[in-house]
Amino acid sequence: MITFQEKVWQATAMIPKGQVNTYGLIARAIKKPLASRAVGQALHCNPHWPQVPCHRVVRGTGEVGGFAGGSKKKIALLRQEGIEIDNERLVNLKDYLYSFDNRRIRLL
DNA sequence: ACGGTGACGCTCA
DNA sequence: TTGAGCGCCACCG
Repeated sequence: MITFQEKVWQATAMIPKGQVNTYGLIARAIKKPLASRAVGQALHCNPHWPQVPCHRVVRGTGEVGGFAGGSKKKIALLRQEGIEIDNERLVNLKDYLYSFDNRRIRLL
C-alpha cells in the first residue's frame, strides 16, 4: 500500500524544473491538509534524489526552509534552475509557485 | 502503546 | 518586522 511519505514523494516529483511548491500545499494535495510538518519529515528522508527534487519545496512564507545538504546548497540548486532568491533567503512564490491540478492529484 | 522529534504554519505581542 | 508560543502529524525508539 502507498504510505504517507510515498505520496509526498510522488507529489514532489511533479514539480517542474524552475518552479517550486510549499510543504503546506503538498500536504493539501495528498489530502492531509494539516500534515505540513510531516511532509517536511518525509522529504528529509527522501531516498529518490534527484527523481524527487525536494529542493523545490519551500516554506509557505517564501523562505527556502531546511535541506539535508544545508540551506545554502538548496538555494544554489534553485538558482541553477532559474529561480530568483531575494536577500539570500526568500523565493517569490507569486512568480515561481507551481499549482497541482485536480486531475494529477487524483493519481495519488 | 507512548512520548520525543522536526526541512511547518498561524497568531499575537 | 521579529520572535515566541502552540497546534499538527507521521516516524522511530
